[in-house]
Amino acid sequence: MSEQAKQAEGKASKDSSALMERLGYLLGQAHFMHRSLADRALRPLGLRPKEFGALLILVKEGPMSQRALGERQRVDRTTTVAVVDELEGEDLVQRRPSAYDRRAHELHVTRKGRRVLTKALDVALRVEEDFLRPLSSEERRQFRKLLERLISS
Amino acid sequence: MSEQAKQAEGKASKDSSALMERLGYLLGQAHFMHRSLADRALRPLGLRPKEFGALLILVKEGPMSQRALGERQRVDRTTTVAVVDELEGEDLVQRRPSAYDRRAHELHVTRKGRRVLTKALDVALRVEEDFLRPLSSEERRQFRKLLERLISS
DNA sequence: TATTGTTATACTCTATAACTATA
DNA sequence: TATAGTTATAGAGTATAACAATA
Repeated sequence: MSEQAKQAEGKASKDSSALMERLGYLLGQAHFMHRSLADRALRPLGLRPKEFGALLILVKEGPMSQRALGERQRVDRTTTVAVVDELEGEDLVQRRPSAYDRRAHELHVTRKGRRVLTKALDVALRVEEDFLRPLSSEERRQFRKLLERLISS
Repeated sequence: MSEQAKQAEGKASKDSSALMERLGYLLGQAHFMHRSLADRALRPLGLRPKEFGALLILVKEGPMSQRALGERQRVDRTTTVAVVDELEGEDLVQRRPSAYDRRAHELHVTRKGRRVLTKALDVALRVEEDFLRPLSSEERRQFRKLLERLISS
């Protein structure tokens, strides 16, 4: 078992104060902890985080090309191929020929895809709540707002 | 160039609101952005983030075994071997036989290591400031405090 | 010429397994 | 038996390069 996995289960020793003062460490640990929870919670649904994100974007924003999806997720187009392969393999998404550009595929979420996303979204929201538990409601809102501003600027 | 690298340079399209509401995405992007800045800033000093962290811990907390260092950093002992190999190869850290346990090494930071750390710490602080620029001083303190509570609990 | 999607390949990071030498 | 460190190896994740079809 990895050291980080141990810590995610609360078996870790106390944090080093030297590192606790470094923003990179704080961000890295927070990201790792949340992703560990999310990975475990989404696995029963057969979704990895990137696949969950892709499904979410396609449902919320409608059909789009792989290129467009990749831009939304900020991943390379070769990564998008793998993500879409997975989703199509589980019949959550279909590649359809684009009417406007015969090079491109239009990605459509299947009915099964929508059902799975509904469950996954539910799971994801519980994970977020779980992760944010140490904070009050007001602090949670604040934390999200600060994060959004940091990554939007 | 990767999509995330583009966005780190401000060339990205607007964020997807569907993802901006997901905590995992916010944490992942924040972590990635900060690490990109830190990687680039520390590279001229020949340090990767993990090596910087190791040096920092050893200087602030004194000599310790590789096992102890690994626990502090929350990485596997095989990862620690690689980190220490790097640091020793650049003469920033020395492995010395432990007086108490002949299996173990005691890790000592060299004079050069201290000099490099001083510079690296300076660089790291500037990166943090740069990353946190969108927030006011009070908000920066708040953000750190919230992060610390999230990962300490 | 440039772009969409694809494949093959490579790179980074980190872990697991097996080992040596101690404890 | 268990632990510190090491090596060899493997896996996840994601990128680069080269290519076919199309713009």
